[in-house]
Amino acid sequence: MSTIKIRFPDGQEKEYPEGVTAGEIAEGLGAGLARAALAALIDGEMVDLSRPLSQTGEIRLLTFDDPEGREVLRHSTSHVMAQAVQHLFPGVKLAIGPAIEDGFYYDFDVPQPFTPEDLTRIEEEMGRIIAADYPFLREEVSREEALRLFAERGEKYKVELIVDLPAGEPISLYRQGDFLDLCAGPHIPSTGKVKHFKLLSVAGAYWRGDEKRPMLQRIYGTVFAKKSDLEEYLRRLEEAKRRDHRRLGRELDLFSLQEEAGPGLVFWHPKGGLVRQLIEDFWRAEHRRRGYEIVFSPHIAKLDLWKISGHWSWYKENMYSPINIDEVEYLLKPMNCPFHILMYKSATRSYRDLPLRWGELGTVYRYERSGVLHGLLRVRGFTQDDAHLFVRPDQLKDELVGVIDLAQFMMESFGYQNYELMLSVRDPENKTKYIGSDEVWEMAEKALVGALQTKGLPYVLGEGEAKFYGPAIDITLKDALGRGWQGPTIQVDFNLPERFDLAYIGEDGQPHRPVMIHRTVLGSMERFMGGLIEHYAGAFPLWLAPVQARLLPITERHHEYAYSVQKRLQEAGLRVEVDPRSEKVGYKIRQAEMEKVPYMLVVGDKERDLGQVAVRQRQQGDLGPMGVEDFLSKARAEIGEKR
RNA sequence: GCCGGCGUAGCUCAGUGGUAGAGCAAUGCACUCGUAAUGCAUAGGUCAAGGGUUCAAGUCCCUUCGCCGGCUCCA
Repeated sequence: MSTIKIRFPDGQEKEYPEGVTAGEIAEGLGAGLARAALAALIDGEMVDLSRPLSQTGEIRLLTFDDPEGREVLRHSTSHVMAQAVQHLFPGVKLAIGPAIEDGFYYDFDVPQPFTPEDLTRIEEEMGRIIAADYPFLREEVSREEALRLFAERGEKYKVELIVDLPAGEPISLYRQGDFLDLCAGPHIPSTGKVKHFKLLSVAGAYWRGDEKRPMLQRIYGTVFAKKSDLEEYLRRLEEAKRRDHRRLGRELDLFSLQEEAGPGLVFWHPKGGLVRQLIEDFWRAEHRRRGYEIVFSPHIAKLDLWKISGHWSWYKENMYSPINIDEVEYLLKPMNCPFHILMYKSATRSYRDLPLRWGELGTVYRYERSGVLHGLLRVRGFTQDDAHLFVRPDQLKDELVGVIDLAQFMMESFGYQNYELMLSVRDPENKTKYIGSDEVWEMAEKALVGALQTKGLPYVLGEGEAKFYGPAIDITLKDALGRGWQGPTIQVDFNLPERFDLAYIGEDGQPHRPVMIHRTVLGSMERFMGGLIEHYAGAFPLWLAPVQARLLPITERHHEYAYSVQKRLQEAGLRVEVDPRSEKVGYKIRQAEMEKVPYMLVVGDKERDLGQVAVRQRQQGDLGPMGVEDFLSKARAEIGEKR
């Protein structure tokens, strides 16, 4: 029998008889690894551990610690779930069951939707399947064979999937026990490898995400290699629930949505309004510092304007019905760009005038389907921190660098240290669905790439992610729990300058077409605040806290002193309250802690006599007594650093 | 919009066809208190809205509205 050489990630090479499986190799390396191994990467291809190796190559054994290994376990668990569902609901039709971030799902066509009690039963049945430790068996079949197998089982979704598989693609099936599924694999060796799983929720989902097709029942679940990891994950879900901005918004009295007014319309209460103002003030100051000019534009405009801009044809389903004013139809604005363009056109622009950077906190209204509304994150009226830059082609790259720099500065000011960038470009397969010549797209993409390189920022390429009018950079923020939030977006636009026939007079005395950059760094005040509330769990840093300090007099005889300290701190610019109620200090502290007031200043006889305050920091506890002026400098330093 | 769940006091929630409840919050009174809840009392409800079944509906049925979890889309 001939031998083959297998190289390991550490560079070591070992000889094995031809036909050895990845699983056998793992066993040879140690029982621990053999137990942890879920699949293998052979020369970059993911395969089952049972796959025999026929030639020399490179191997990497995948465990739950590898992203690929996690994917395999999640995917296999979805098969186990599907098997359980098949046992409990005979006649169920299978759709698809992929691994997703943090878990997996499987879509089923069942006459009756699943109930939460069903999930428990399914989990129990999964437990039996796992205990039976069925091996996952792979087989490859012809297209005809696959079609026959699934057609006779009535699996119409699988049949549709097989029909759509590209010709020449091998068709593989996986079996475990009495369960058979169409699947590319790979899978874990046997169902017994599924250890710590939980089914989380059930929801409707359209077959292939298409609302014209049947509504299926989707069950979401998650699985981990270690019990502690599953528990940690479930804890994180609880923590996310605790931080939910809708809950904190009510508890901290920041904002509300009112049924009487209509869904998706936000009411900013005084405290939330204050935080928003602080953010906006900071935003305006920073923009002015960077050469932006702040503008204002109306909320409605003639329908004709939206026809010229193209919104009436390609954005109509998100716009509200026209309002008739003196026999002329007007539309509520869903975007600010046409207005800034009209302002641009109000004068002849010289190449010397460019770049123009016009920013606006512009409130727009968009129709969103009722089922998608969500707290502050998805609403029908919102204020974008919008800006449009009108630039010469030769200025494009530098301006993009400037925008990225501003975006970075703003994100970091709000405590977002981690973010991911995506360069959204055309779909190379289908260039016809985009406006503008190849030349101009290439110029814009080059400018975007150049800007990213100048900033030294890593990014992923999103092919086909561009809007039809130009490429873009989209930034995803990572919050304190590691969750992603839509952050700044920077779009290059060739379309609108064209449609509105924008021009500037060049050095040559001839008109030239400017390029537009649309950009937002916060997104919208609503969505940004929603994210920020969750990021900080409602405990805003001192510079953003609606109430920065609360004075807690111990008895009525300390009220006079408390008010005098309040006056001093207010004069210094701090937002300070006094809690004069005849309650015990413990009660007042509890209340201030729950309201997430950053500093509690306890004042009694000692403090009054020494001109001090006893400082308690939110979530930290008692910091001891301090002179009033000392506290003030401490607070000022903290505000200055935005921490 | 679609599928499913939910809607009882400001909030969190009990209430299994027979007189609408609790805790917290609010208000009043007493207490004058030293780092996460002082005690007592009072008030607070067209049980989301509308219709139906029934001797009787918070409870069963229908419709509408809203919210929640998803699908799709996006700031």
